Amino acid sequence: MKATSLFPENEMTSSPYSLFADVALGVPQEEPYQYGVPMEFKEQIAIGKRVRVPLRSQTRIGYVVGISKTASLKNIKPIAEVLDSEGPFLTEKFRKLTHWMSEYYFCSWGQAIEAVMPTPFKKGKTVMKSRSPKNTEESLVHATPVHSLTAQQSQVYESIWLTLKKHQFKKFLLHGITGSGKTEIYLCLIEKLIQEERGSIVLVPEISLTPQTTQRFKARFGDLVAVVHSRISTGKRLEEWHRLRKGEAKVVVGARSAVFSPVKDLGIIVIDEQHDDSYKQEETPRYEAGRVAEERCRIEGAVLLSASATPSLESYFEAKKAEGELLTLSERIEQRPLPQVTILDMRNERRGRTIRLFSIKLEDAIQKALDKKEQVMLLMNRRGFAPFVSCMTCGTPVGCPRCRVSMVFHHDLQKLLCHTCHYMKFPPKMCPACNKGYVRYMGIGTEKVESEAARLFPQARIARMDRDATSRKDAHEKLLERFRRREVDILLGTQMIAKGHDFPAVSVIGVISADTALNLPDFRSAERAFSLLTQVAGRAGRKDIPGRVFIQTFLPTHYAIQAAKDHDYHEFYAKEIRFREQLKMPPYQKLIQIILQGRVEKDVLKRALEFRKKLEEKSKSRGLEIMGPAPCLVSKRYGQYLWNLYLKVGDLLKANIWLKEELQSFGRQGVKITVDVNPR
DNA sequence: AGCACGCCGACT
DNA sequence: GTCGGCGTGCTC
Repeated sequence: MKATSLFPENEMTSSPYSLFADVALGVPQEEPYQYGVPMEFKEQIAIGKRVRVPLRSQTRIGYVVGISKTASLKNIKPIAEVLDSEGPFLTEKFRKLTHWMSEYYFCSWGQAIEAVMPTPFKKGKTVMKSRSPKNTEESLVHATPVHSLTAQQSQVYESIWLTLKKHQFKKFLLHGITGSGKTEIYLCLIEKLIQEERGSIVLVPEISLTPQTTQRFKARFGDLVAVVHSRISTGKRLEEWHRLRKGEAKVVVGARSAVFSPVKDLGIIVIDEQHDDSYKQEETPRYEAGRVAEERCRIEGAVLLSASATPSLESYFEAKKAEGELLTLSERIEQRPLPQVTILDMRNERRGRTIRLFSIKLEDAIQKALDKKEQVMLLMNRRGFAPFVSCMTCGTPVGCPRCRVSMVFHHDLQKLLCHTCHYMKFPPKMCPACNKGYVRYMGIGTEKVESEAARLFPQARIARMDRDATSRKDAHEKLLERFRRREVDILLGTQMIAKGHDFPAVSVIGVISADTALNLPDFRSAERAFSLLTQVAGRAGRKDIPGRVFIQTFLPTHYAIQAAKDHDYHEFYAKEIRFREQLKMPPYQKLIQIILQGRVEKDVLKRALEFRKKLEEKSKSRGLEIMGPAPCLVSKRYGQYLWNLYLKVGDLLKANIWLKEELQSFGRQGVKITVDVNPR
C-alpha cells in the first residue's frame, strides 16, 4: 500500500509529505536517498541528524545531509524515526570532511560517514547528553616542569607556534633524523594549546601504539589524554569519544582512524612517522589518514604537522615547493652519535653451495657484544621458517590452494601457512605434482634466524618478536619489557622491532637481509627499504655505548642501502626523485588503481581489457595514461583472481568525476571493480 | 554492502 | 516434483 499511488502522478503537491530529507546510507550507491518527512517529525528533522529509514525489507540508520520541499521521484517511503533529539550528530565540519572523502576516495557519502564514527552509533546508540563541562582545572597537570629544547628544536617549535596562534590552516613537514627529539616538540606544542583550551590529535603507526608511546603523553597531560587502540573495548572507546566531544579530554593519541576523533577546538594534528604504510586504509573507504588530516585541518583552521626521519617522496617534494613548509632537525639530542653502518656483501659469504645466514663479521660483532654484556637486535623482515617449499625432483613449489602465493613453513606449528588467507596444512611428504622426490625448505624467515642464532650463540638468551610469537594480547609489550630489563640478550624480529623505543644497551644491530624489501616488484620498494633501514639504524647509538649496524645484502651498491649507510636522506631523495620523474610516477603523477576481481580468471582479464578500451576512448582528450591490465601483486586471494589497471592522472578530483561515470555505465558481469586512489 | 529474486542441480 | 546453490541487480 503506497500512499503516493492514491494521487495522480503529476500532482506532487498532493503528496502526503511537504518535506523530504536527503539521507546518506552506508551502501555503495553514490547519491543519497530521499525519504518523506512525516508530520510528526517536522520539528525534529535537521541536517546532521541520524534517522531510521526503510530500505527494501529492512530498516537502516541513515544520515540527513539535506532537506528539500520537493521530491525527485515518486514511490517515496517515510522516515521511521528521528534519532539525536539532543541536536545534530554530525557537525557541519564532519559533513564537509566526509563529503570530500566520498569524492576523493570513491565511496558513497554514507560509507565515508560510517568510517568516521564508532560502531555503536551506526546501530542507533544515543549520544550522551552534553552536560556542562566538568571543571577541567582538577585534571590539568599543574606541576609542569620546564622542558628544555635545543636551539634547533626551539626554532621548529617557534615557527609552528607562530602559525598556531593565528588559528589558520597551514601544513608543515618536519624532517627530523632519528633521535632528534621530534616528540618533545609535539609535547610542547600540545601543552601550549592546552593552556588555550585547544585540542590536539597525535597519529602514530599501528605498531607504535604501545603503552611506551602513550605513556609519554599521559605522563605529561594526565587525564586530558584519550588513547584509542584497535584492541580497546567498545565501552571505553565510546567513553573516550564523549570525553573528547565534551572537551574533557584535549589530546588524542591513536592510529589511523583517530584522525576522526571529535576533538573540540582542534589546534593541531600531528602525524608521526608520516611515511608509514599503516596510514592507508586497505578497505573501503581506502583513505590516507595524512590526506584526510590535511583536509580536516583546512576545514577547521588547524595546523597539520607531519614528521618523519624519512618523509615519503611525495610529501618531501610538495613541502620543498611550498614556502615555509619544510622544517628540519639535523642534530640528535644529547650529542648521541649516529651509529656506524657497515654493509656486508653476502656474495662473499658463500660456503660451498650454501649461503651463511650470519656473515663472519656479523657473527663476530654479536659475539663481542654478548661478551661485553651488551644487547643485540636482529631484523628479518619475513615471518616463519622457510618462505618457499618446493619439490626436490620437479621443483614445483607448494602454493596456497586459494591464493597465488607460496606457502610458508612454520616450525612452531610444523605446518605450512598461507600469509595471505591463513590457510594451513601439513607439508606434503611426497610432491603433489610428480608424486616422487621429497620437499625441501628454502629461503629465510624469523624462525630460521632464531634457530641459527641459538646454534651460534648457545649461551645467549634469545627472543623472537613477530606476529606469530606475539599475537596474544600484551605478549608484544611484555617481550619489549623483558628486553629492556635485559632479561633477553638478542631480540630478533620483523619491522616490529624497528618501532620499539630506545634500548640503551643495544650496541649491535644486524639486518639479516636487506633484500627482502628491495626485491618486491613495486615502485616504492627502494623507498620502503631505505626507510626501514634508516629506522633500525636509528635504534643504535645511544649515550655512552656507540652502536654499530650491519646490513647484509646481495645488492651492496644499491642506492637505498648506500644512502642508509650514510644516514643521508637527501642522497636517497635525489636519486629516487629522478626515477619517479622518468617513470612519471608519484609525486609527478597521481595514481588510481582499478582492481578487477572474480572467480574466473579469463573473465576478469576480459573485463579488464574491455574497461581499458572504454577508458582509452576518452584518455587522449583527458590527458591521462593507462597501464595494464596486469595481475595484482597477489594475483589470487581467497579464491578470487585479481587484475588491475593503473591510471596516471594530473588532477585526481577531475579524474574521479568522469571515472565514476565510466564505472556506472559498465556492467558487473561477474567481475567486481574497486577503485583505490593513491594506492600503497 | 545486504538482500531478494530467479534460474539450474540433487533430494524426500 | 521441491529445496537450495549462488549469480544478478536494486535499494528512496
